[in-house]
This record gives sequence, C-alpha cells and structure tokens, in this order.
Amino acid sequence: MKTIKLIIADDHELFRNGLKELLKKYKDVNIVALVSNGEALFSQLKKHPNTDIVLLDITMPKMDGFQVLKQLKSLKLAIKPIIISMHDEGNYIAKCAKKGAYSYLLKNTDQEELIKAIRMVSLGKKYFGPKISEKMINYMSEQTISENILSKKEKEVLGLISEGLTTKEIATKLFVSTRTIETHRANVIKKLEVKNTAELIKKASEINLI
Amino acid sequence: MKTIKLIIADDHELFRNGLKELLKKYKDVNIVALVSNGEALFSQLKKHPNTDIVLLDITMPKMDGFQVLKQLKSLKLAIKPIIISMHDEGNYIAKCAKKGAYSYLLKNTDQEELIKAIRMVSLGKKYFGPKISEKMINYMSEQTISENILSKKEKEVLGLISEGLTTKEIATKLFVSTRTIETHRANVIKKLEVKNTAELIKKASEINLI
DNA sequence: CAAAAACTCCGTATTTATACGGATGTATTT
DNA sequence: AAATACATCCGTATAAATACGGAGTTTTTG
Repeated sequence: MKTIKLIIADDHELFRNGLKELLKKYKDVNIVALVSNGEALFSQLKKHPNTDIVLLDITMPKMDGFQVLKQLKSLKLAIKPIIISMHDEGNYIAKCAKKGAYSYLLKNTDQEELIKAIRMVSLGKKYFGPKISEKMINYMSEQTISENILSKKEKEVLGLISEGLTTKEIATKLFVSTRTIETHRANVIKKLEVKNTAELIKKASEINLI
Repeated sequence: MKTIKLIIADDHELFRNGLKELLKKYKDVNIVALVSNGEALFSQLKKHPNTDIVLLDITMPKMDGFQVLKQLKSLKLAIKPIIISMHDEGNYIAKCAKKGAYSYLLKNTDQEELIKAIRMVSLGKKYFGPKISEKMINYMSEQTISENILSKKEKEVLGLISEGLTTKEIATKLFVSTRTIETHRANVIKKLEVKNTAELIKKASEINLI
C-alpha cells in the first residue's frame, strides 16, 4: 500500500504538532514536514517534490493560505491542498474552492472526517462536507452585494468617508467636484441597501469593505 | 510525585485531541476530561471536583471562555484556568486577566512554554509570557477610551445610530427630545475622539461597541 | 465594434448633523 | 454630606447630507 505523503502548514505550533500526533496512528499517512507559513511550505516542497497533500491553514504570517493556493495553481504542482480553518464563513469557503482547494475542513472536525478527507483527496477526489457546502451556497446569494458591486472609485470614497472626511474634503483630495462625491456616496448607499451614512459604515464594516 | 489533573475545553476537536496527545508524554500531567464547551466543562467538574487546571479556549459555543471564567470566580472553585487562545489582542488578554485567568497562551505557543505554564500554574503561580504582558500593557492605555467611558444611554443611542436611525427617530423611540439625542451623539463623538458620525461608527465597530 | 458600466458634472429643496454655551434633577460614589 | 457623573432639556447658526432628475465622457468588456 502506497503511503500518502503530506505536509502540515499551520502557524499554531500546538495545533501543528497535535495534528501530527493524531495522524501517527494512520499507517497510510506519512508526514514529511511541518511548516508554520507559506514560504516555508514552498521551500519544503522543493525538498519533497512528490508530496501528495498539504493540510493548509488560512491565517498564517508571511504568506497566507490564499496566497499559497494561488501560487500552487500557477505553478501547476501536483500537490493537493486541504484547507483546515476555523472560519466557517461562506466567504472563506468559496474563496478557497475557487482557488483550487480539494477540501475545506473546520478545526472542529473530528478525526474520522479528517482522515476520510485525506484519503479521498489522495485519490484525486474533492471533499466538501454537507455543512461546508451549505455555507457556500448561502454565501453565493449575498456575495453579489459586497465585493463585486462597488467600483474602485466607490470603494475609495467609502474608505475616505469612513475615516471621517466630509464630502467637500474628499472632493478636494480627489480633485473632483463635490457633486461627484455626493453621487458616489448616494450610489454606494443605494447599492448596499442602507438608509444613510451611519448604517452604511456599519454594513461596510460588517462585510469587510473597509 | 502528585500528578496535575487537567481538563481541556476547546470546541475544535482536532485541537483538543491533538493537545491531549501532546501532553501524554508528560508523566506529571493527567488529563481527566475533554470538553467542547463551557457547559460540558461544568458538568465534568462535578464528576472531577479535584481537578487542578483547565485549558480553556475563549471562543466556544453555548458558554464561552469569558463566561466560564466569570462562573468559576463566582463559584470560588479551586480550579485554575489557563487560557489558550488564538487572539493576541490586548483586549482579550486584559479581559481574561481581570476575570481570574492564571495564564494566557497563544495557540502558536511551543510545547515547552505550555508545559512550563501548566507546571507553574499548578503551583499556584500565574504565568504570563513577555509578549502577552506587553500586549496587555499597550492595551491598557487605549482601554479607557472604549467600554468604560460610554454611559448606558450613550451606548444605546450609538447602537440605534448604527442601525441607520436619524436623531429624530431615535428621540421618538426613546421618548425624549431630539436635543437629548443630539447631546448624546455629540458626547459620544467627543469621547471616542472622532470627527463625525461616519468615523464614529467605524471606530465603534472596530472596538466592538456595536 | 458595440453595449454596459463607471466616472464625471449640474441645480434645487429639504432634512440632518455639528458646533457653540448653558442649566437642572437624580443617582452614585467617596 | 459633598462631589461626580449622568440624563435630560433649551436656543441659534452653520455645515453637511439626502432626495429628486438629468446628461456627457471614458473605460471596460463581451
């Protein structure tokens, strides 16, 4: 039986080592390296080019999980990333799926699901549990509201509004007339479906627009 | 040699079990239970009343770490809580210290520091590493600005503003004059040291006031 | 290339927010 | 008992935001 070679990438040392201990008992799994950030992962990948899977955390210093996924995709490496994250927001899940993750597990997953995901992914199949899939679907519907819908200028204006600048100040700063800024503001308020600036800033802050 | 009896409370199963595996090698540590939330912790404490230490995560369902600390304090149990969190914000650290935590560790702590903390705490000593202490001190200076300084009414008004209500609407809702609300708004703006409502909502959102 | 989206600008009227400076009763804390 | 902080209210004036409705110029994209 061929063993599954995997690397664990997580900046939490306790989690990383704990995971290693957990996986020891599975004889078909062979942990080739533990790393604490994306950069370290890539240098390990040079030493172990035939690694099958990387268990990847999203939040890491230097180079986070998203960047890693992007890089892996562009390099067309054979390694299959499984995301292990504590974030169950559709936001994150969708992003990872789009960027080529083979699986997305929460950190409160049980061991059975973890090993199941590892084995499925090692066979080239993708694994997304029912809860995760649901989150992603729910997310898609509201997704349209946030990132995509604001133009660059609108985002810029929104940012300046949130810093306490008035319409006039923003106009001066951006070398346009106040009317332009008023229009932008009005459009952003309409797009985010809020009543006024106060609610706008709250909503923008909730969906990480500022 | 007397063993240190401890319970692990963390809603991330992988982390919980991983931690258990990690601690196995230390013969002076005896894990009596693993739980995934605060409620479960207290029912386990009834079964194991002479537990020495609980390794406690902050973010948990049903009853989070903060609530647990509060409860432990009011019940005056002998068990000593060690917080293991991924949050390194002074906010969290200070809160835990105030609520009676014996130690605060980040999830990226190494094993040596973990066991060191466990052993020190088991002797009744508190352990806060240098980084953690520093964070807490930095936090204290800005702490005054946030929670303590807003009155109940001011917090209430702030909340309503953030929901997009106008001064007039808030006045009607709270059965007071618009002037009162205007004053509240003005005072909150002054207290949080911002220029206007937009920046106010942003800051309030940043420091979790809304 | 053509269509769609984004960016820019204009006017007017109304509503809100902000900046002043002051005052009083109540509750809490020392 | 005295001091402090809080909630409440008042007036005036200015600045800013919001609601209408319209239109020309780029830029992006299919």
